[in-house]
Amino acid sequence: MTISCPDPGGCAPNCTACGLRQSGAFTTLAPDQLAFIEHYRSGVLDVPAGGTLVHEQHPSGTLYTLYAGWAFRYKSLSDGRRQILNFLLPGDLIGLQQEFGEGVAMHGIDALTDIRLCVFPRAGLGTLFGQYPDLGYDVTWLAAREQGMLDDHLLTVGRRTAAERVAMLLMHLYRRLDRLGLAQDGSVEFPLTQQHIADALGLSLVHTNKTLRRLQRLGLHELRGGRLSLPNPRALVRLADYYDAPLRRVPLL
Amino acid sequence: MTISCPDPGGCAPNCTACGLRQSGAFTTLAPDQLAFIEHYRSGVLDVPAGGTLVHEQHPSGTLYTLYAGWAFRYKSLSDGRRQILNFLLPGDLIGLQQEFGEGVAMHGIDALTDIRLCVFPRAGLGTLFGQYPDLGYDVTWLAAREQGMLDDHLLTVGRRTAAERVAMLLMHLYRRLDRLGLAQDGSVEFPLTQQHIADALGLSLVHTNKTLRRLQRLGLHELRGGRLSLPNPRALVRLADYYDAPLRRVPLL
DNA sequence: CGAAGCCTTGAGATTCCTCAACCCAGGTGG
DNA sequence: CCACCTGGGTTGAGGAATCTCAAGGCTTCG
Repeated sequence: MTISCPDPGGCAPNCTACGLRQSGAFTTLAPDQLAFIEHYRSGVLDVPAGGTLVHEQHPSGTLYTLYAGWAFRYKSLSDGRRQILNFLLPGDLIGLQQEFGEGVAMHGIDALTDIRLCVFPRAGLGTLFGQYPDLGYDVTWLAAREQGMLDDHLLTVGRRTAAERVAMLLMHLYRRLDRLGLAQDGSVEFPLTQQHIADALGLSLVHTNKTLRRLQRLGLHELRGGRLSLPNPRALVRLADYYDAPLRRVPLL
Repeated sequence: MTISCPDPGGCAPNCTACGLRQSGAFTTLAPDQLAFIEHYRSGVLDVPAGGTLVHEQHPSGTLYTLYAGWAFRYKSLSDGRRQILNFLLPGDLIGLQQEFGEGVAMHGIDALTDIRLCVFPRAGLGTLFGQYPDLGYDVTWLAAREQGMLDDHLLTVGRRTAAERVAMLLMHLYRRLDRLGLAQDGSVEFPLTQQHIADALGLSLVHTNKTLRRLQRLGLHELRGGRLSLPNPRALVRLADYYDAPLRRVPLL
């Protein structure tokens, strides 16, 4: 992990010029709010693919906004069984997921690709709530939104069959990526291994593989060269009994 | 559902005298904060056991604090499969669980026992964040805490065996109730039917029954007359690989 | 007394898991 | 250049966990 900014284009000196913020997926902020956020941000952090951002059971007193790349949040049992809780994509706020202020993280966060994050010290959060209540509200809104995604995921893992779970996950990720403008020619980058998919869906690796192949043979998805495309999204939606509110602009810290 | 206050003792005229708040499970607030909350509260709502507080897919523009009784949050698939997302106990803040402000609830909430709630119109939330940033922070903290519980639950449903899931749920609920001072002589009220347990744990009713009986025969729990006792909590904790931070005082709106 | 809701149990079917191979591509060191 | 290793992905076979179907019991309530 390094705190640096090798790529000036990807790590603008001010949040006004933030590449993410201009993507159209996020709400716009008043200039003074932007200025505050820029001042609040204490730095930029890079974590290489496969690296760990937050260790399970270790102290973590920091908030991050994921600027680029994929990560995932997980919990494990002591015998090694692992459950992926959710996937983190650009724009996601990281660090609201537990009784914060405690210091002990109840989950781990690993980078799936090389990632870059904006770092916000937890100590400044009080100031944020005090001076910029609208931003405080946004933070709460983001927490509630993430909870909504967890709700969906819980329904998936608890009540959907293996095929439905896979369909759900593929649709869900595709939609989020598309919303961020990360879809090109009907396909998106897809850095997950089948083990990740299995751990996210509460399935074994082998069964995940077989389910994936089956859906592929049915023409419901194509997964090649680290890219995913969904030739028949309608069928996937039907299979998964997928329902989701239309995606909307979202606050960005 | 009625908006009334038949029981003056249970529904104090001011929040200072709130029975819940005095239980020792909650953080204390400054007098002006209390006064604001009391003013913000628009009324009291009773829902009988089995009633629905929030309909899946219906608009809901209200926040509640559960004052007394049990409720649960759930989502369903169109063929009727249901997943219980979490159980709501006195002190829990209700209504942060989705992209709020949207109006459409993505989950349902049913009362498990007769319940009483304090009602807070969503419109006042901006004022709360603006004038009492500490309360805004508390709201966010509560959202994060609930998310932590969802994380645990997801691990349970995704990666634990049936017996481990049951052990986990019983321990979890017992601890929360005990923290609220609702345990008497080593037992707590337990209004769940086996169908609720099954729907919470992602199991079938039949398998839930068999698992429950097995654990009972092993002396891990007793469930009679609507009360639950755990004669051997250690064994339950070991079985479930249960780990949880010690329960602490929690904000109360 | 009948009906409804919940709990219980058995039997057989199904899904999903574990174990065990094997393949393929990419990287590394001799 | 090649032998080897590693990290994925793929497949088959057998076993375990869980599900569905079916039936019956108990209690409560009208």
